[in-house]
Amino acid sequence: MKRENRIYAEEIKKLLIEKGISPSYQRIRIFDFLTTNRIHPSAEMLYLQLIGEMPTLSRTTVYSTLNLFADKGMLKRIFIEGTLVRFDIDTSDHMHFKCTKCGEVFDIFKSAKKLLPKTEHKVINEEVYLYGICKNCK
Amino acid sequence: MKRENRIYAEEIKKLLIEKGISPSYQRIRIFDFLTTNRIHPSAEMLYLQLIGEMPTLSRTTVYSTLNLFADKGMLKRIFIEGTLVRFDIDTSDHMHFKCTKCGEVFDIFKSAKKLLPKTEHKVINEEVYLYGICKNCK
DNA sequence: TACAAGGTTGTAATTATTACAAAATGCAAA
DNA sequence: TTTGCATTTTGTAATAATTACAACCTTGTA
Ligand SMILES: [Mn+2]
Ligand SMILES: [Mn+2]
Ligand SMILES: [Zn+2]
Ligand SMILES: [Zn+2]
Repeated sequence: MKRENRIYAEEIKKLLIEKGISPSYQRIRIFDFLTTNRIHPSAEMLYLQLIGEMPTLSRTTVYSTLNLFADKGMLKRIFIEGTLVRFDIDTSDHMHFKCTKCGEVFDIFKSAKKLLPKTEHKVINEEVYLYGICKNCK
Repeated sequence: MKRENRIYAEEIKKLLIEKGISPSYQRIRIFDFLTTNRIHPSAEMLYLQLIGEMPTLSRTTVYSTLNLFADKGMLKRIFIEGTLVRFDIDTSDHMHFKCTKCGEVFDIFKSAKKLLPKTEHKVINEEVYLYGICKNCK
């Protein structure tokens, strides 16, 4: 496990460098969390998870790292909560479902692009949010 | 115009009473604005529009009225801005398009319901947001 | 006229996020 | 090695949208 992690960290390091991002410890750990835990976390959720193992981590680092990744196209911002921003490591076209009972966010891997109608406007980006009761809660 | 307005106000009054809402002057004016100007305003946008003609209006009244209307099912909250809440007097199923150039929000009157896929979850509510360049800006 | 219920107002508090400057870190030249 | 510089991290302060709250107004009724 430890060895695996170290190898994995090397891969993340390579990937960050490719994107022109210097691979600091904090950035690697944040990226690692996002790939390992596909929970579409907010900055605060991520901070609370990591602070246990990284006692000096600051919220500012989490926010700035997430924004950096998003601006480099490595993350997607999703707004399924209404106001608060959550982040998705999977930048492919897909929809999201949020259970209003347990709060969990699920991926729905169907491209909305093909389903949605043509309009007189030029559509560049599409976001589809579904709400209801998840398979576990019903 | 003046006479029309007065008649119109009476209709709004009736409608509010039907919904169990006492038809105060502020509530009538806010409802009037929402039906007359279909711009999906935020609380702040609405406040700035009305404060000119209603100098004593407070933001708190705007927020609480919009929330009251929304909770009674007379308005829909829409989150096309990411961070800030906008309100839609049209509670029917339809999608929204936001122009990233001029900022205007357009309705797209196609029911998403029929287009979107079935899932293993029970979907109760659906929101579709499209972003791009509007017909006026391109 | 007096009272009670509900509505409005202004201010303070809260929440999520960004701005900013000081401290820490990493790296490369001397 | 040390020194110096650029970058990153950190903590705190500022901002923006929204909600909480208490005092003040209105309105309808006895
Ligand atoms: Mn996703
Ligand atoms: Mn609409
Ligand atoms: Zn659930
Ligand atoms: Zn436009």
